[in-house]
Amino acid sequence: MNPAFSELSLAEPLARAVAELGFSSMTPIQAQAIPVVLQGRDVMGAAQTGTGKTAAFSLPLLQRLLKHASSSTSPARHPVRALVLLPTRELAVQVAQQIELYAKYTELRSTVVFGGMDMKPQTAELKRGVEVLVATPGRLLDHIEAKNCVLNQVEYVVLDEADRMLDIGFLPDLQRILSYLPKQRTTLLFSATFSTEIKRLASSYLQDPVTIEVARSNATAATIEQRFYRVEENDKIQALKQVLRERTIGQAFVFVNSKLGCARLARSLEHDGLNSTALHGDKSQDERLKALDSFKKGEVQLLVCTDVAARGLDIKDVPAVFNFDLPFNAEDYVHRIGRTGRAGASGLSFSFVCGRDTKSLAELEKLLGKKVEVEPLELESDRRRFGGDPGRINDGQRLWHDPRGSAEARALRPPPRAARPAADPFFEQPYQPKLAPEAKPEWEQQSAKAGAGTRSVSPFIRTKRKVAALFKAATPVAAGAECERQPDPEPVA
DNA sequence: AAAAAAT
Repeated sequence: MNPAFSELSLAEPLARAVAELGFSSMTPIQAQAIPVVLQGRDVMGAAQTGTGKTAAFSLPLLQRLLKHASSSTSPARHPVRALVLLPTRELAVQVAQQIELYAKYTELRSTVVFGGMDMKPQTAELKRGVEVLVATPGRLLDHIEAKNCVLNQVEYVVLDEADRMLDIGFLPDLQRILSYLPKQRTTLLFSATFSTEIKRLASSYLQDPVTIEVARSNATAATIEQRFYRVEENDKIQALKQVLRERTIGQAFVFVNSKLGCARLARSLEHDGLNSTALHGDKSQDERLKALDSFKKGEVQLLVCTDVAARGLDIKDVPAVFNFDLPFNAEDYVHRIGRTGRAGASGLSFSFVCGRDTKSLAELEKLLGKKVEVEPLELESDRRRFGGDPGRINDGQRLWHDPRGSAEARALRPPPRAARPAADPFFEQPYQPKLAPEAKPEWEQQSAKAGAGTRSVSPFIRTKRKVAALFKAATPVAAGAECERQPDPEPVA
């Protein structure tokens, strides 16, 4: 049994908040990290998903801010003393909310800044003065450069999801932010996954760090049952619906690798009457927050999402995670399935493996350090075709449906393309064969010789286009004016 | 083969 929070001799306002939140005994990462952070040491902390890393750094951090008065000589009453950086906006919101709860009975102020929202309210909060600032990198840089906040008094920096913060996409922004901070400070890095390369890189940002590793890093929570199904790319939607029905899954995250795929899947599921919503980076921030909120409240059953939701999001009692696509990075798999099985609860994960996932699967096996058993998944439509029992009823729902749809639906469907009249005669024109290579005009052969990236367009057409562009910019086209159709550009070789 | 983070 781990020690209780009450043994920590936290300052009264913190202890009160902790008691009110019903925290009793610490998790392993909390038991190990909190005393070390209380000593003011740099920390690299690794622990499985859903084991309370946020509290593991927030509580001792707040305790230290309370115990050690600001060394500030600045006239500002509330200089930023602690900075917490996160890789997604939703995660920034979540961590800020948690910190606010812990700091509820203290005088310490905190706020969160992130992109996609109006700068003004954030600026007002910053100007009011905060000791703890939670942020995503891009927007924080905006605020720094607009002089909305001054970070030269920062005593503590936390990189949550540290391996992501240190990866190539974030590193330039991160380095710029760190360049605004005092060299003399405490740095805390936390994540469920640390590759050996990232560990090495990370240690260059730490001074005499204490490494805390609860279980092996990259380990998945033992309470999550992981299944892998061999599914054809085109059968994935059907497979998803089938598993949802057969296992009577309640809420679930459904991870898709691309934003477009995510939007499409969500639309398809909604069309089929499944209660789902999409969360990805092409949505407005309002929509993103709304989608997450409705999932949190349980109004939505399926959160169809990209890796924007892979890390850190703490939503209680989500029973299952689907990897509709197997992630490219094995680390992301660990984070994705970590959305379930949180705080010791049990969880289920289903991953669809198709032909092109061989490489991702091998990466995953390497990271998990074990062979992954991929089971075949018998689809109901096949069962029916091969003489199964198509008439079974489950919760009033048929277990299979005719892939061609109902008779009514078929009648409504447009006839095949060939039977339709041409929508636009232009597209029905006979195919024009391209010039044989030896017949190519001299200019084209030259531009091909000139090297890759040169578009095969004659100098004549190029000039003509420039003039046309200038002309278009200068003269509005009169209504009904006749325009000569410009030839299409040659396809790039 | 992607996503995320600034507009």
